[in-house]
Amino acid sequence: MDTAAAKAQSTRPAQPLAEDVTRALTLAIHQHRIKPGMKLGEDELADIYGVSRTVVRSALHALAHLQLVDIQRNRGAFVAQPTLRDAREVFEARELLEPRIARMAASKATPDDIALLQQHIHDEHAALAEADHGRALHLSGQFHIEIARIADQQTIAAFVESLISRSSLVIALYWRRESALCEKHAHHELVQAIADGDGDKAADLMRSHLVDLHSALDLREQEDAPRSLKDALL
Amino acid sequence: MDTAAAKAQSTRPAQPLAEDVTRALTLAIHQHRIKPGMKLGEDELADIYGVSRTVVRSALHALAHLQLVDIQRNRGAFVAQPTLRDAREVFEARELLEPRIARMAASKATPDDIALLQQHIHDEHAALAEADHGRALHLSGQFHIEIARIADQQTIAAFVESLISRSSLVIALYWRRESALCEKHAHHELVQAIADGDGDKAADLMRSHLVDLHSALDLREQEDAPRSLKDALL
DNA sequence: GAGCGCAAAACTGTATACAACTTTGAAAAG
DNA sequence: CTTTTCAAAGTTGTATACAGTTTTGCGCTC
Repeated sequence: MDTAAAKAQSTRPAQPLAEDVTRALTLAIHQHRIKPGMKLGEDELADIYGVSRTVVRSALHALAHLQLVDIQRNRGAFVAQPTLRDAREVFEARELLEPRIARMAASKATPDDIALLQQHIHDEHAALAEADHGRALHLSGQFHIEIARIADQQTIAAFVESLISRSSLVIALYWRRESALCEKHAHHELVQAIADGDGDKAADLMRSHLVDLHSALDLREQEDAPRSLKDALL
Repeated sequence: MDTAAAKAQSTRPAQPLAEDVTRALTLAIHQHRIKPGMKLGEDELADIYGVSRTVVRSALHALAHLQLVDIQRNRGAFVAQPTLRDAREVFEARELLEPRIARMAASKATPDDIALLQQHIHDEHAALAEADHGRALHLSGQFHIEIARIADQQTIAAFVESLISRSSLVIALYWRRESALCEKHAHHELVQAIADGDGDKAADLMRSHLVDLHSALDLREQEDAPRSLKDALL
């Protein structure tokens, strides 16, 4: 039933391992199939994926380091709930890093890279057409990660990947329903600038794209998603 | 015999655990007590710290995520050996992030913060006076981390912390003996700018400090530390 | 004597077992 | 009826045991 479990049991006898669980959980979080605050019990996950708790623990710790889950000692693992402050910091950091990454990508992109980006956009539109918002959101993030890969700056790219993962949680918590989903043109224009090798334009487009995303969040104080029940009911 | 083992057995019966091993190993790497490329056997570390391999594995995976160690499947864990490219990227990223952090720190630092920074500088000089270069290097990194903490930007601060950790490995591999150790005035001037609330000056000083560090490395092609023996002997 | 191959040793990856802590529910005291 | 205490159940933290892979070293062949 589950993709990772099926893959582990069918196509590949038993070799790969724990990072499959990490990927499966990451994908589920990115696609909002499991929501912030949800408890991730070790036994439960071990049963679901058909592995031992050892493997699950390894995966959960990996996700904790990416700040996708929050592990509390002797309490367990929960899908992370970024605070308002976290949300602001994540987007501030993205606005600092990603325009520079876009500029670098514009100077290094090959025709194959451009084709890959366009394929991403196509897949994203297809997912939206099927109203599969979870998948569309995930692909949208992957688009940004792909640009970081093209920029060929592994170190900064790793940071960007971490930020985009957390952005998924931020969007799950603070997205304004009133605002439309990402305007579809933004990514397309960005690819065009990168294809043209216009670094300045790519950086500007990336910056404004992120500002648009940022402003589509509701980051006012006192949200409807209190950090803990204590905060809400005291 | 070992600090962590002694601590676990004496002051605290048995509670905290695994992240103590992580800290002990991190410190040892920062202080160049264990060098890039060194094998970190699980059984060996388990014996040294008096814990089980489970705990050691958890610590090694945590360090792997910080890119301080390199884990190869079925081969084991080794202290990471950043490539020339990694070294360049780490310092480029620091030159991007830290000046901004310094500017923020200048606008938020309290008198207590300033005192703490001055204490750090004092400890660093003391370590240098004792010719304890490992400890001096570690404290020098902690100084930068402390500034990130003062800037009160957790997200970027976490990135900076990761970069500084890796810088320690870069320095171990690529430091030019000819160049003097960090000029002692750099940190002091920086603290003064932060104390004065002069963000522009703090950012400039941080930038030039990092450029100095960067230029004290020997990042020419073909180093004396080949990535693998194959590369060296073929 | 040099080179190939196989087997044993060593180590890592995974699973299971046990211990410690947290939570929860009920029973007893006020 | 409310509150407190305590015990049992459930969950996580750690240790140990087993399986699979890599490495090493000896012996055999040429």
